[in-house]
Amino acid sequence: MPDSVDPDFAVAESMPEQLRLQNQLCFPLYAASRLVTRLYQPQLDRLGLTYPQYVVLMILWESAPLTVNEIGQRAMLSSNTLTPLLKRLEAQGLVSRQRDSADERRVVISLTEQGLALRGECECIPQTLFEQAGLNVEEALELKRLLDALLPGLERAVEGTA
Amino acid sequence: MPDSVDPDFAVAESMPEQLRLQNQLCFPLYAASRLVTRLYQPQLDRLGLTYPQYVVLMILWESAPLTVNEIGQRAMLSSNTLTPLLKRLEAQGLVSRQRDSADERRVVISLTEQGLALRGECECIPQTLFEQAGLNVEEALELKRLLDALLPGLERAVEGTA
DNA sequence: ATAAATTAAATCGTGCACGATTTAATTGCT
DNA sequence: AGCAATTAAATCGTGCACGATTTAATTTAT
Repeated sequence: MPDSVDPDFAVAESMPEQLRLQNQLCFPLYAASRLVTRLYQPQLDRLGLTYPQYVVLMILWESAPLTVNEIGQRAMLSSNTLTPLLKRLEAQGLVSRQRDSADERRVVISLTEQGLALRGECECIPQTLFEQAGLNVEEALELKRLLDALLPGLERAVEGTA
Repeated sequence: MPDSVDPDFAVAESMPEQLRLQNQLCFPLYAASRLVTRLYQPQLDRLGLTYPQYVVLMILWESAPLTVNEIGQRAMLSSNTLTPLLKRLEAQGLVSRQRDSADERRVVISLTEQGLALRGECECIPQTLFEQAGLNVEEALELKRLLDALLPGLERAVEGTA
C-alpha cells in the first residue's frame, strides 16, 4: 500500500470496475436525455410547452385524433402521466378531449385549430437544435440506429420483469 | 389525391418529415433512458433505492466524502434535486451530511458503514441487467462511445443558451 | 476594514414519471 | 339475461428535474 494521504484511498481502491459511473451505459443515457430536454426548453418556452407536451403534440400532428391509450403506446406513457398533461394542453386550447360516444371508456384527443397551427412554429426546432448541439450527421444517424435497435429489447425486458 | 377514407389523411400528408417522431434523435434517447431506469427498478426496489439515488451512491462509492456540489458536477444535478435526495439517503442511514467546519457554506456527504456495505449488494446489478436487456457487447460499447462523444457538445450548447 | 460580488445549499413551485388503486364501461361466458 | 373478466381513464402518492429565488458564508476589491 502506497503512502497516499488521500483519505478515500481505501474506498476507491476496492471500487469494482463495473460499478464505476464511467463504465456504465445507463448514466450517459440518463445524462444525454436530460441535456437534450434542457436544450429544447428555450425553444419550447416561447411556445409555452414542455418537452413531454411537445412529444405528445408531435404524435397528434402525425395522427390525430387519437385516444389516450393510442398516444400512450406511441409515447410509452400511460394515463397517470398523460391525463394531467393532456388537461394542461386542453387548458392552453391546443387539444380537445371528448368521450368516444361509441365506447364511453375512451377519451378521444383532437387537435384544435390553434394546436394544429403550432406545428408550423415547431418545424425549424429540430434543425436549430441539431446545429446548436454541433451534431455530426453520421454520428447522429448511427446513434439513432443503435438506440432504435436497443428499444425493442428493453421493452421486452421491462415487460418480462413486470 | 387518392380516394383514401382515412380522416387523418390531410393531417398526415402535410406533416413535415423533420417533425415525425420516427425521425427524431431526441425521442429514442428519452424513451431508452426511461426504459433503462424502469429496468433497474426491480433490482433497486430490493435495496429501497431509486435510480437517481443509486447514481449518487455510485459516485460516493468511488470518491466519498464529497460536497453536494462535487456530487452535482459528477451527476449533472444541482442542490434543488440533490438536497432532498441526500436527505432521503440520510434518513435511510446510508450517508451522513455535515457542514464543513473550514467553510460553513459546504455540506460534506460521507458514506455510513451501511452505505458502504450496500456496494457489495450492487456489484452484480450491471451484469444482470446487461443480460436481461439482451445487449450485444459491441453495440453497447459503440453506443456508449457515441453518447460520451455527444455529452460535451450538449453541455456546451446548454450552457451557451443559458 | 468593509461593502460588493461570489459561492454553496436550501427552498419554492410546476410538471413529469410511474407503481398502485379506483371507477366505470364493455366484453365474454354460461 | 346476468355476472365475471377485461379494458380505459382517472386518481393518488412519492420522488425526481429544474428554473428561480433565498439565505448565509466567504472572497474580492476598494
